[in-house]
Amino acid sequence: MLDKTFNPQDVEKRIAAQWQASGAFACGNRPEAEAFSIVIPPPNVTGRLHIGHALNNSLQDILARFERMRGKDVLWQPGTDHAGIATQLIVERQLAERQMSRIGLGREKFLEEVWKWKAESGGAIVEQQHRLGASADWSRERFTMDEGLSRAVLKVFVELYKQGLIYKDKRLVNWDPRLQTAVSDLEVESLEIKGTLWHVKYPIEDSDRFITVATTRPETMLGDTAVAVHPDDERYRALVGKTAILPLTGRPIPIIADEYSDPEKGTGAVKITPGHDFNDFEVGKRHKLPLINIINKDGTLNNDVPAPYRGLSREAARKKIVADLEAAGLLEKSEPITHAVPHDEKTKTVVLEPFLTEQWYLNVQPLADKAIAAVEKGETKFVPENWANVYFGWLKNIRPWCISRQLWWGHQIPVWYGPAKEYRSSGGERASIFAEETQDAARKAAEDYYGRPVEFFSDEMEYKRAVSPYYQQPWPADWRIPLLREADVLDTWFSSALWPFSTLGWPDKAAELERYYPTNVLVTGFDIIFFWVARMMMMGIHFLGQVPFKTVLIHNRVLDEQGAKMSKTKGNVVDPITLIDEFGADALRFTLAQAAGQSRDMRIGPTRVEAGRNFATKLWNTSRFCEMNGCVTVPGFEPGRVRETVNQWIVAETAQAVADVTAAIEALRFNDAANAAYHFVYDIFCDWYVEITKPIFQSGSNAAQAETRATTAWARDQILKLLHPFMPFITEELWAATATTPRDSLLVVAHWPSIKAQGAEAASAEMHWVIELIKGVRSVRSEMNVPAGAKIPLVLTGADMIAKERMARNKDVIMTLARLTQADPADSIPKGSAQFVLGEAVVALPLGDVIDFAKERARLEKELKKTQGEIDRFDAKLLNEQFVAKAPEEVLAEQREKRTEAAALAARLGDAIGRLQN
RNA sequence: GGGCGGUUAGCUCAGCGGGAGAGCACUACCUUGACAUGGUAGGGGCCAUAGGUUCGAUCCCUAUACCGCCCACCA
Repeated sequence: MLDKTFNPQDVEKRIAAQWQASGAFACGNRPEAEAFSIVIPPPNVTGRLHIGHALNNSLQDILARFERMRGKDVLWQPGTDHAGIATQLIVERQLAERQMSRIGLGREKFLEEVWKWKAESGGAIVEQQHRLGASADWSRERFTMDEGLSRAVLKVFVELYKQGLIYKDKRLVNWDPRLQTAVSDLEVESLEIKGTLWHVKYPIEDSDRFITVATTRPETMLGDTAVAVHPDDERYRALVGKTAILPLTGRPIPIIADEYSDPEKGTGAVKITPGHDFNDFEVGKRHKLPLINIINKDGTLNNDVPAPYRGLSREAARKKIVADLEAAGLLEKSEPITHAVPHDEKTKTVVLEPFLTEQWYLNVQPLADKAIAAVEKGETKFVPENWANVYFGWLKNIRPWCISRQLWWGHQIPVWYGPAKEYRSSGGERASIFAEETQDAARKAAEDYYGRPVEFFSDEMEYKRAVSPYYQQPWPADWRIPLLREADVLDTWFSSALWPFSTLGWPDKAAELERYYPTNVLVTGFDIIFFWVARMMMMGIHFLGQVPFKTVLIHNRVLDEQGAKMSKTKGNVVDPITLIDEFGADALRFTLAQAAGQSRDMRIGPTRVEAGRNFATKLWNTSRFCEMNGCVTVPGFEPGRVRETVNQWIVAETAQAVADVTAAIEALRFNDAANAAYHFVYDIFCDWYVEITKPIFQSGSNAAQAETRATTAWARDQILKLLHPFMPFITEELWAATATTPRDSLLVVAHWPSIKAQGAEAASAEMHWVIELIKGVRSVRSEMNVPAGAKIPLVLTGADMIAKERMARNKDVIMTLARLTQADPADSIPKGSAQFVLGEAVVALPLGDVIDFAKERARLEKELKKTQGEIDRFDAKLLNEQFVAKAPEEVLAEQREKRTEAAALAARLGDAIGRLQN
């Protein structure tokens, strides 16, 4: 006997263990079946599951379970990402708490610490995915820094390098002065900041005049190498070609004409700081201006600025410079301004600095072209389609991708540097580059190149010591050429971009690659279309010659119940595990699926999940009802052969529900699928079928009871199957608990239903009639304030044979559900009856003294008025010549039919009101 | 500045050319032998505004307003 309520906590763990033990999630055990594959967007290995993950994983799991039940060989590939910056940051913070530092430890020891942290916390998010019920093939779990995946990364890097697509370049990058690493354009977030616009007067050489520039960053003026004005700007025309004296430094800088200068902005004259501004960098290139770098890697001012400012932070320098300018009388004015300032996208606190460094770049242009073409040709489809525009928009304006990071945690770039082969050449100590997948390969390449043995160095200082004595000199005969390993690591997204094939065994010729690539669906959020989706497309096409996935499903973004973006700082993060603890994983999953509509966002919070929990309870209890009435699955039951009308009807309804849910999941419309299942279970099975079968179980014939028991059990089984992708735990539990003999298999590998129901039209019509009758009686009872416990008589008048037969056949049901003392046909309507119209017939409820005539008249008149309004509307249409002439035939016929029905209803209502007066 | 979404019941959202829907909330009644994490019956909407297309517009088009997001933008 089932417990009175479902206790998720007790059940979930046990069921999860059963699934694991059964091996049901493993791919490859259906070699003859069609393959279906999904790769999970790998979460940060040391992170925690948030509600967005829960949605993302739930949708993937629905697909995986659905296709598995449909007999496919499903691979849902799980794994985690090393998340370079985020993880390194956490470990550095932990070290700081122990009064230690990354630099103090050194690279090797520090990485040991990170691996330790990964081991400690790395299981958590996977454990949370298990809590959710994710049916991924956990035996194939991967990590972006696994041996195999790392090999893929190295191979991709080396190939792209040898193809000339990866190169080193010295240009401005977005620099994070706290982490002291470059970040890519995508990792920059512009935030509106209240600042000040200072107008600074630059004296003009050999004159007593000034040119005034406006700036929000006065500290960068120490790196100015020009002042630019627009060539057409009359105000400044005379000054072009003259020289300004940069205040505080006394350095002369030219006044140049460049169209970059916008006469509308600021004063129309703009200071040019090529070393610290992207636009100025371009201006500097055009005018061959010198470039002065004035800051250190940590953001403090360097020794190329006047002594008083050296070592100051950017903020302190700004203050001091403003004060000094003011003291010198060179500050014309200052005004408050709100302007966009680049911040690092992760913490949103650190102001990024355009900074001149040498970095590794990937020229993605040729890859992007192919990625664009693939979507244009439909090889990959976005769902909803409009997200393709976002994808195109970015790829069509793509810029080289800065792939190097000055971090330690990540894939160290497989490049070794050596000294110039011609020692007299002035190439410095890192003149030769060997990009190879392994150190051995690098050794070989270098030894071939130099014709000498080499020696590896990982520390730059040691390397320099080894190499520096031999600049500009012949190398000693026994000298081993020092090779220095590139210290930088790759952007985390570089390895993520390979995920769809690196997890399948590439670069080896793996059978999995053959079978599961391209994957079927990528399920992800729109926030990583650029970061991840586009890059996977590029890498997949480039290295495999095929797109990595056929469909990209972009799902909603999850907001809190107030519609606010969730963030740790706001403290409005909804923890999915808390929701699972409170309401159960099934409740959360079902709620997420129901909310996964076509809009861009969804709002999720406890109240919605509570509704999901209530649905689980309903499912549990209706199963309990089945159990209490001895409804046990009958082997070989044939739904097409049931004889009882109500059973024929529920078979047809079940078939409809199966068709609806199936079509919706296929179309990736999860909300439609969940709602179709919900509607069938709640509004059809529980509300009507179960209620209608109660009288049968009490007083039906043996044959009817037996058939109804079998049909009920069958329908319940179909429900469990239909709901299993959404609510796997409770359905699996019920699947076992409702069986008296062991099931053939776990529900997770049961066959998805496919039902052919034909010839049930008559049964369906009859049941709809019965339901309408019962609803009609209930409605009248309620409006007439008939006590819920009181039983009343019913007579059916004006009914045709069909209606009379319907009532006779379903008398028990009608009397029970409508709480009647009798339900019989009659020739006339008894006095003192409340009435309502049902099809051709009038249903009368002789309430005698109970009836409130005024109330009954009001009720009928309201109904009549409503009907009359409808008739008027139909008439307006049908009398409109244009409508009659132009509307399609079927619409016309439909409107006429509806008008006739309404008129008939009105006539009967009129009669009923007339009789009331007697 | 460029682009993309949204505006439908108190709230959250479906619907997207032929009579306005769901869940939650609300009201009334009901401890009826599956279920109060429940049942029954209800109330509640000029489908943002203004034009247009159409026999017919919540739905298509064009503007407007408001809300939100993305990209570009540090004078």
